[in-house]
Amino acid sequence: MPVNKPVSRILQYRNCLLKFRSLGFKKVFSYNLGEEAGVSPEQVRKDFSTFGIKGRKKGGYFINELVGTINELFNSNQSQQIIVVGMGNIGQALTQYINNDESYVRIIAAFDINPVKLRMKFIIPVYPVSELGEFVKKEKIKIAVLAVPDIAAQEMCNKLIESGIYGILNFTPLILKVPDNVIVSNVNIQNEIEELIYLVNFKK
Amino acid sequence: MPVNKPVSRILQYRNCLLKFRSLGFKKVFSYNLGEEAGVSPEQVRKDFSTFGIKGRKKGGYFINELVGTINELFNSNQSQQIIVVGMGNIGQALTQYINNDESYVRIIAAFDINPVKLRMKFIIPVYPVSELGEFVKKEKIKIAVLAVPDIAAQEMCNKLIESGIYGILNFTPLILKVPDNVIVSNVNIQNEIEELIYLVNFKK
DNA sequence: TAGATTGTTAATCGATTAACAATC
DNA sequence: TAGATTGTTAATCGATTAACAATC
Repeated sequence: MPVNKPVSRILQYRNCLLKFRSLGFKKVFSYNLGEEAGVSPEQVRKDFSTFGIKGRKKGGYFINELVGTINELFNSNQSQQIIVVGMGNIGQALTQYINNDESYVRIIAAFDINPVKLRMKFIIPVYPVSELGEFVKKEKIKIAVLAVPDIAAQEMCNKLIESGIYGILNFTPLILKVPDNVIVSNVNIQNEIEELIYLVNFKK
Repeated sequence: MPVNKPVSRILQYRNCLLKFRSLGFKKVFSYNLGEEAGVSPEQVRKDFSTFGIKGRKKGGYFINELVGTINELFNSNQSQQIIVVGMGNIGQALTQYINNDESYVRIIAAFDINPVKLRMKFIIPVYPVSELGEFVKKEKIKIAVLAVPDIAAQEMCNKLIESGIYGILNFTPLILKVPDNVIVSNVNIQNEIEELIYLVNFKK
């Protein structure tokens, strides 16, 4: 559920550019990127225009240059540190998943209310929720992954915001109530599957 | 990335209704649902209208009735069987996650090209990809979760479609090329996080 | 130069919101 | 009845697409 379409498409373009580069290409045209990203060439150019990205008339875009520009735009050169709250099934899986690949994003700590989790061994340290505020302030964390049980979602969300978090990747099925300056991105896999089932069975 | 907004909102409304019901409520008004789902009351009524769902003027909607209607609409009373392709980190995690809760959806089998995976013990049987077509036909599977390495994504996607799959929940970062009658829903957690980081750091 | 591609403005399309009649 | 809420039609808004001048 992309919060901002041009932003999410720019990230998609970067994925495509990396793929093109790995295939040995040096430059691309808007229709190459459009094809690969599943959008029209006009959309690609429009998005670039939105972000002030320039190509060369007739010459397309140099892949290296373009990737660099996007990385600068997203500050992707310096690694980004985030945390996860809730070390159940999803919390654990996401931590592995995100910290496993060669991305700029790192989950550097987890928080849980369950004392059992604190004693367990994970690939990142797990702290009690009571230490959340202090940690977020000290490490200047801005983004958190929320993977707690439904019943605790809104309460933990409030605690995150109190602690200084401004962006939440919400894996609970609830729509969180947050102030305007906080951004929430919802990932609801259950609903995605049910939607697919519906569309496949009942629509064209 | 919801493929169809009214559909995904209807599913969100159902989540909200279940929450209301668990709190002891018997009926709701469009503004209750809107508040809980994070949309306007007009949006709620419009969506209901799209799906032919009727309330009672001045009387709102009975929760039990409404949940029943939505379940019928989505065929959610009979359990839905799907498969997962790729039993790496995400594949395993998703399988646990989806099969763990009290949902209507079940992942009934996994497929992998890695012979090591075939010998491992999971909560569902794991078969070689060579048996995909036969299995899909025999069990009349329509939906698959794609969780293979990037490099294998498009190829495995093609194989799924050949085998008779019409809906794909795509966890790879690639945009898959599929015919018009196949529906793909993309879940790109990496991009979601980067988008959050961008929006938090650079926008309002 | 001719042809191809960019970047941007204008037109179109679709989705959301506002308005309001129906009615309980 | 008066007030509140639904259901739908019309108006608005925003996003996508089309068109095209600039230019390499």
